[in-house]
Amino acid sequence: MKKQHVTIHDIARELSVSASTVSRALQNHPRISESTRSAVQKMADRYNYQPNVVATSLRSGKSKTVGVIVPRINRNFFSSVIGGLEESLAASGYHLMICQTHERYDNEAAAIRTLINARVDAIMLSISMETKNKEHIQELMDKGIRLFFFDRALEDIETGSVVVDDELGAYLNVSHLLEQGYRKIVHVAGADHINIYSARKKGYLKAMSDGGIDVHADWIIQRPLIVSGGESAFHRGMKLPAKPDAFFCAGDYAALGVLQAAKIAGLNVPEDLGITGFANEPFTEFLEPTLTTVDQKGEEMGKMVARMFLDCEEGIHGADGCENVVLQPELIIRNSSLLTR
Amino acid sequence: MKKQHVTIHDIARELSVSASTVSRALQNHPRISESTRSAVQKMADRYNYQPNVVATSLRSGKSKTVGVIVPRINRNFFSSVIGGLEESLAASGYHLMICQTHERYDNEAAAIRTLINARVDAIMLSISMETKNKEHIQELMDKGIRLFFFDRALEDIETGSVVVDDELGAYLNVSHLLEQGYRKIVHVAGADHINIYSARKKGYLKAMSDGGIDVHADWIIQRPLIVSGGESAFHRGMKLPAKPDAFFCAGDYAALGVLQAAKIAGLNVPEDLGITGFANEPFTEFLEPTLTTVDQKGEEMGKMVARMFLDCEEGIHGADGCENVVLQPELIIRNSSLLTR
DNA sequence: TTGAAAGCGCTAACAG
DNA sequence: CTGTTAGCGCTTTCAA
Repeated sequence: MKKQHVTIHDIARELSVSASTVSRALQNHPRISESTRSAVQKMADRYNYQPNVVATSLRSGKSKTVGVIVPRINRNFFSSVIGGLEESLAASGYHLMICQTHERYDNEAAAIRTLINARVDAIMLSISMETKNKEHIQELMDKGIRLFFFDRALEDIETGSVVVDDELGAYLNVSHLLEQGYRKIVHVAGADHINIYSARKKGYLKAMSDGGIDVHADWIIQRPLIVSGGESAFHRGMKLPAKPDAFFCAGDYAALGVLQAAKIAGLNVPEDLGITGFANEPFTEFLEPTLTTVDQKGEEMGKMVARMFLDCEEGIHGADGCENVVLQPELIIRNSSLLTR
Repeated sequence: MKKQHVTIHDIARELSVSASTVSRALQNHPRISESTRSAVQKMADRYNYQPNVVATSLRSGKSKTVGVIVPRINRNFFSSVIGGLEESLAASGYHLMICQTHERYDNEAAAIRTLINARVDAIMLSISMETKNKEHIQELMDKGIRLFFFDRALEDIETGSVVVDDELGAYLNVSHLLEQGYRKIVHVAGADHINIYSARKKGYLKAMSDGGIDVHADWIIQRPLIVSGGESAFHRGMKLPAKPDAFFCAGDYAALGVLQAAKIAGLNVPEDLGITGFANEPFTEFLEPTLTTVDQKGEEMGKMVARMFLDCEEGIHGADGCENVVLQPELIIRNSSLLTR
């Protein structure tokens, strides 16, 4: 009972014309008579003809599909980016093929392989924590598949990217703490080889230096940016000779860990201890106190990458797909760092 | 400088054999000599041959791709489901093509169209709020493309589905409130035509009835399940002749709205007012007090749908792709409803 | 303005 | 065991 897919040949046969005529009519080719054009159109509608994009892809070598590789889909920031990407690309008839790396290099390499095989027109990549080299990316370049980085990029690869200015975000964040009167500000840092975390550290150092504060090496505590990492960092920090009066965490979950540990230790936030995070995870606005953090503009980032790709796909002048866009992050000031009201 | 994609013909030419021999060698066809097999394999490795899946799809009529349609990617529950789906399907060599409806029927119909054109092997669908009819689905059935519902399903469509037992979840939730001594429990309900919301209401009614409590019609307050909906429901509820002592909300955001409004009104939660939600959004465990809610097993759901599809794809006995799996939800008891400790 | 034919890369039936 | 051939559905010369 299942009607098979209708092809241009079915329509051609029905109208006693050739398949090429149908093809031309359907794409409004200039050299086709209006009468046949409308006849074909009518028949196509009647049979509810849907072109087989697989065939079109094979013929044209373009799949109208874009591959997206993220550490995890189920992370607010990444799903926001994907949401933005999808919205923009769908409007131009592109599809999304999605892979997760779970922060593993092997998965990332496999995903790239997979997406090459699927003949995607471009790959949007946010590299995994484990990724340190770029061998797996070389092949993309060789095959002429466009690559765009978002959020987490590898250095010295000449390709398009959209990131937020993590250094600025951290700078604004820490400057705000200084403005509030905090002085001994500890930084809970992420892994150094990831560009975003080293940038956040840089922003922290710059703000402190601009504020005339000497940062001891042990004020920077590197931990996994999860709740337990934050807790651990809190306890480590509280053992320092000069007790910190604030924690700037490179991630919101770590900030949450610090907050919880601080409460258990009987400290009042923000009076006894200021705490700020980074990422603007949805939960941060519901904490008590609400958490000061930095918004990374996920959806905007997705839309921007999409735009970049579409621009060079459509041959917009000047678009070579190698721009490096830096979005302005937004400091969201909330109660966890607000002394002066 | 870009190396083109290597095809079996390139390898065939290099080895002076035919393309079909290469094809057979590569898929370990039984009737092929070991010597040519290994020679082909070696050459394929050397050239880093990657089969063109587009060509394979065209030939076989199967794309090894599954379409996923959700209201929004950027919603914790849905991205969890997608995460689970991706993990299971990737392991079997399937890809995911993702569309969002933003809760609009038109977008849903367009997405289905798109995915049919892309010749996906199946579609996993969680219907939009607006969707009330099933015309757009009919075509899928006609074309023999498998359809699976997850979480939000349309009634009387004979196809596979995985949902959580929303009625049970609500029943457990409300029974727990009753056990804690709450009696006048108001239900903040969602739109009635969505199966999950009507099921939650049913569970509420059943629990109340089993608890020997008469539910007044005005104890059920239908609102959009967002923060402002919860606030509005709180104020409405508090104006009832018999003041409620608890709110069971069909969604966590609505519960958050109730919680915030209750705090502003000077009520203590859970002492003066019990509050429970539904969905186990990540923020619920960080609220003060932490929110009692129901976990919907998103990732598990994704894996289950994937399994269902893979089973009938692989022709596992008894798998016809029309099972209706109902997962057990899990009541997460937290402080917003816990009087007896 | 239209048709015939070739080919995108792969596989499978058929024939040696 | 291997080669030849045809065809998946579409587009695009080339020729009429």
